[in-house]
Amino acid sequence: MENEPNEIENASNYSAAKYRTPDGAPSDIVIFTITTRERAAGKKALPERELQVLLIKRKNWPFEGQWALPGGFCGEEESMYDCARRELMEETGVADVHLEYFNVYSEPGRDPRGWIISHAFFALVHERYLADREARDDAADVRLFPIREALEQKLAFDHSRILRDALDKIRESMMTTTIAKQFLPDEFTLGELYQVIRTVVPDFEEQNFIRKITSTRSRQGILEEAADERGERKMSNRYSQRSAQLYRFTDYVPKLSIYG
Amino acid sequence: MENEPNEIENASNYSAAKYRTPDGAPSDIVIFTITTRERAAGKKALPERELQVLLIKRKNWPFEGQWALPGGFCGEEESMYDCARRELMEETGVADVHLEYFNVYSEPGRDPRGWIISHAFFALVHERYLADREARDDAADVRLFPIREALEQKLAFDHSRILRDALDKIRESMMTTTIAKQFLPDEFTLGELYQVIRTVVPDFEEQNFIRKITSTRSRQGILEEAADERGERKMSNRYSQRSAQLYRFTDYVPKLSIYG
DNA sequence: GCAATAGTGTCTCTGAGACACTATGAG
DNA sequence: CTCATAGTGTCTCAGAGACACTATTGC
Repeated sequence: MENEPNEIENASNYSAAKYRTPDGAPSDIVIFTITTRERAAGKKALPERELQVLLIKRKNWPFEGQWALPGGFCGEEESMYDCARRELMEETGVADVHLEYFNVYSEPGRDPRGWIISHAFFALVHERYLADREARDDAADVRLFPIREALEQKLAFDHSRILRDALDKIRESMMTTTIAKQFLPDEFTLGELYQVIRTVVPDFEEQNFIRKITSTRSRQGILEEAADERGERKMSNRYSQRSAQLYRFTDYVPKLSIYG
Repeated sequence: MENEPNEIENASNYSAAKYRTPDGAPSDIVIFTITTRERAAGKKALPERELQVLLIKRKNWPFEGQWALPGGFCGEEESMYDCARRELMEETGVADVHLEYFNVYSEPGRDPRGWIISHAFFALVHERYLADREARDDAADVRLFPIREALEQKLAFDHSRILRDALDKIRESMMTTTIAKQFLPDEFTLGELYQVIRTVVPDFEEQNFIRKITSTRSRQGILEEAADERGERKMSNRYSQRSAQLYRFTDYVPKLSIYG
């Protein structure tokens, strides 16, 4: 119950303007992608992967010239999620990617322009969607930064804090949900999956990764072997001489518990 | 980067008032508690527990007379979290309880008073903190509802949706974090813990709960046996003739993973 | 004895964890 | 032959899952 306007009794005499109201409610979006780079032309080896984040160089006051997260003000006719999706479309030209709200930033003084409450989302975008953009745009104003570089910079507003929080969040999600699929083709080898997980969560080390993922009944549910129309198991030798089983994610959502 | 005010170049000519701005940014709080009721005076048995949520009957337009979540408008000089904490204090008189932000609600038209973006928190409050209040207040205006009853009602605004989301969220948190401790004394028996979990997540059934919690090395870390100054293990026979080992939560935060 | 909670005994089967070993096939 | 990836063999130990059984003690 919003209870400050206590004296108000009906619509006719209600006016929100009696109170100080926010000067804006933007959304800011931490756009993550994983870039891949072949290690040698024609060589069969897994590519090098790197987690990157998209930043924009500000043109205007405040923080003019500094790098910032993409975002923009929400309009009255849209929800915050719609706003984020619109901004994402404007910045990257992509729709239908994983876009998730994770926190609100409202510390007094966080924005010199006034009382501005920012709603932070993260987006997980496959690099194929960003390839066009890179060529199209002036690389001086919009570009991908390796996550380490982005963290070391002083970003505009409280965006360094937001980026840090977003990173913590996707690391947790990478281990507890199937968001890895956002960075993979529909069908992939277990080597690729392991590499994607490690790109986001470097601490994750599992010597017996293949053994566990293929043998554990409880974990098995999230993956299934890819097969062609005749039921033959599909293999790939793109990254190795010995061909590897291809897998795909199922729709199964595992339920985790600390109590067994 | 908030990029709509493109023409603006510095502080002196900047004015957020050029744009339509929100009419308010409140926080709404879903206050959960678990009530306990002894089954018979003097009888040694676990109490009956029930998950409850605190609602407030609205006095003013809009939704006058309907039940709603407690909450209130955020001021310019406070963060959204500060606002929620303040409102919680005003409604329940308690500080230092678990208070967690979980989502923003911004669908156009969600509030007849205008463009109002609500920030939803949930609070987990031990019933001992609410005991005074129940006696003090006019029970007609503020009261606890069993969760089932609250869900069946049509609440003000989109509060039914918010409540539903909050419930999903604490069910997930109950299984994946140690929030159960918010509803328990510092030292408790495993029977009590099991009962609290089941009160929030009725689907949780674990015949061998004690066996698993005491034997699994990986789960063991979250609990430790209570002991007195001399190192003797502390027991309780409050709920049974045979006395039971008391446990407490440790500070250990388990890391969950779907990949092993 | 009964009631209500708090455990333990005993079984089988599966998985975790370690680490060396084999498999593939182009260059 | 090598290299890089993709597995398998084999071992031990721990835990899961089931369910009957014992333990405690006021009434």
